[in-house]
Amino acid sequence: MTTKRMLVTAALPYANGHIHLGHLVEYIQTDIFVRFQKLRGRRCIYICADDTHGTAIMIRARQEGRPETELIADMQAAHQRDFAGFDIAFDHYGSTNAPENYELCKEIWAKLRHQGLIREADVEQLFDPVAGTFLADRFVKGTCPVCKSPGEYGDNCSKCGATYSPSDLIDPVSTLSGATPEKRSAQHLFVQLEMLHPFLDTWTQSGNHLQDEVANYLKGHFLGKPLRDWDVSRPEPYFGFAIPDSPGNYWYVWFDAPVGYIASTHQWCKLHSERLDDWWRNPETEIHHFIGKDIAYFHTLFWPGVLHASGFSLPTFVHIHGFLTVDREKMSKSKGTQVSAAKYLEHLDPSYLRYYYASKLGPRLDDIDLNLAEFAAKIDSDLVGKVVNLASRTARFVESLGLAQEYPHDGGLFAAGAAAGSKIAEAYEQVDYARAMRLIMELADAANAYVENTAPWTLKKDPNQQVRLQEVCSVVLNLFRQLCVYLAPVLPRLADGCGRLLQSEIRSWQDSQTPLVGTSVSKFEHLMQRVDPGKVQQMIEESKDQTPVTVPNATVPASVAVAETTPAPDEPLQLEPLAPTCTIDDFAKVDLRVARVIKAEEVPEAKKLVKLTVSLGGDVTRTVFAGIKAAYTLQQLEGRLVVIVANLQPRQMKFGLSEGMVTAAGPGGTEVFLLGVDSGAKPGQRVH
RNA sequence: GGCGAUGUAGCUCAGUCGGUUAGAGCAACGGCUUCAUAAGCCGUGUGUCGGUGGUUCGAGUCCACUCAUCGCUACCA
Repeated sequence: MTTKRMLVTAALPYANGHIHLGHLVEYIQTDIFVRFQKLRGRRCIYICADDTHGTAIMIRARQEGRPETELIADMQAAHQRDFAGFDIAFDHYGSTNAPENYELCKEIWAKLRHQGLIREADVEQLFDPVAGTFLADRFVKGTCPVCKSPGEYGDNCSKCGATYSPSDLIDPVSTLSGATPEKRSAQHLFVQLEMLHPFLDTWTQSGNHLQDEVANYLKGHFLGKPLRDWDVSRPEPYFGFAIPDSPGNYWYVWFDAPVGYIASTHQWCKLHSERLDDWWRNPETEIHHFIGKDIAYFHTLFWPGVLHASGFSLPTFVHIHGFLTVDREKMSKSKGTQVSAAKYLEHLDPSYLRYYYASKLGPRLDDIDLNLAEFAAKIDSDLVGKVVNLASRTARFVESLGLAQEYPHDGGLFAAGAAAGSKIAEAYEQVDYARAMRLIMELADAANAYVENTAPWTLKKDPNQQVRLQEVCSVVLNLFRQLCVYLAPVLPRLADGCGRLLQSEIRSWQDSQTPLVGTSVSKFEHLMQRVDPGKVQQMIEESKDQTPVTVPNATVPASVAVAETTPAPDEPLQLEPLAPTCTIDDFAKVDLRVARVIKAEEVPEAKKLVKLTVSLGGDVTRTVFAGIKAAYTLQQLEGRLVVIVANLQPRQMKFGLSEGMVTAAGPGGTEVFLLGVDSGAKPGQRVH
């Protein structure tokens, strides 16, 4: 049973950064899905837009000294250029900062109000008096209130994992201005998601709208208890839409972003004389969202809740994919593996990446790995060596003859390939592109074996075999064309090239079911080049440290900015910027003492902690818990001198009272480096 | 810390409802071929299916525990 219409979206890229290879997993995956549906004759549109609102955009525009609208316009142009370069063919690409979006937000908001889903409450939040804005978690840094690790963000601690609110941080600092934030209270508006709980239970757990593991995740983690209210407003200043019935408040970017799916569709409708209701309020329309697993919560709970409450259609399916790693590691700017779309296109053919991703993408949430060696090998072997080679080794023989008038006997090869079409289509339909590619390559193998067995190069030499030569080449070129049809959703350029070669455009999946006869054959030209490993290398090299992380704005004391060269983004100074200037008196408040570790004990239940008993000389001892379990053995610790913060307020921890802090450098985990003192120092001596 | 996953050949991955001797591609090795972009064809696999224990006539598959790896973590569980 197929519906009349199909609406497909990919997540809206945020206007604060450029598209990179990680983003492209999603846009390519979605594009393949849409192209497949269209090839199959479905009425299908691919809708996307730039996500433009929020504090980050406001701050960045301020730093760049220009209006937000200018910033987001530039970024949108860049995004659309990148997508076009990868043959990602949106039917419409809009922006969340559009009048259509504002109107829809108002409409949805009114419905939520009307149903009593909105409540108001005061929220105490940190406010940056210099930048004049409230501070989101990520814009506050300070010392973790639990483990006392410095330089942690306002939401949770990367060292001990504790979660807290920004106002719990010790000595919080605004990363925008370096100022000390103050607490301010402001009215916020909340969606009472719990009221939609019964609906969400049903929608997520039945009807097959989600991958199983996603449904399980939601059930196990969110749906087993009351759903939290969702804070959907932000006080001014904010770059976004003002909430009509709540002066001084704006919709949080995450409120209006998904509405952008509808708004962008609306824009498309206006351009094509279509009715929005046919696409968003009609059971004859399927809606498919493609997203990454990081934003699963919004698309599987909040968004369906909002759609339900405001009378729009619910997604037929939310397809969630994993992340991209490069050579098994998280993309890294310093290693050059965070490659921008634009940089890739300077060096390599977009078809390579489309095919490589297709060959790795399955229907599940697994992360996919871009293995650079495999990347080249796969393209060379599958596409150049197997598929394109079919044309390459036969087309020249029939340039003057064209294809046979009648499709010759081929031992059932074409028919078998045609029959495989339904399995391939099924794999595409299930977003199991990896399986589809495997099935297609099996056909390519069979076709190459046919070339081997019929040996057209031998036939060519025998004047009596010219008819047979034409027959054999007609078979091979038809098998090649069949493969191109199956690959067309992934490789539109190859399909076009095939159309030019055989002088018959590939328009439909059905083209795979009937052989082509009697057409002439164009002069053969290479349809795809082998991967030049040098270019891959060059792309990686040029991606290293391309964009230094934006340094906090100009209100940072000048002394901070004296470094001659900007440190690489992964370098320590960049990861943890210098704290604001403190006075000698400030420093004197911290009493650092030399201490000797007299006992180091295992804390079996603790993952990171070691219990240390340290001597400050004489019989003064302190018990200190230190998060260095992964970096030091007990033997290494016992007897050595360390530097401790001796006047730190004692902290009750899970395993006992910690009466100080051992000083160390490094990011944590196994990379912790205790401070030592040169020999001669005595326990109890103060560090000045 | 919480949660979600993953672990099968050198690499990337299939493996349905538990059912013979666990598969494919790539890589490697041997042979053939020379039309083709150093492409193609044929052949070659002694894998503690991460580990331990359990259920079963039978476990890669189900259960428990465990180790390792990865990811997510909202104004936050």
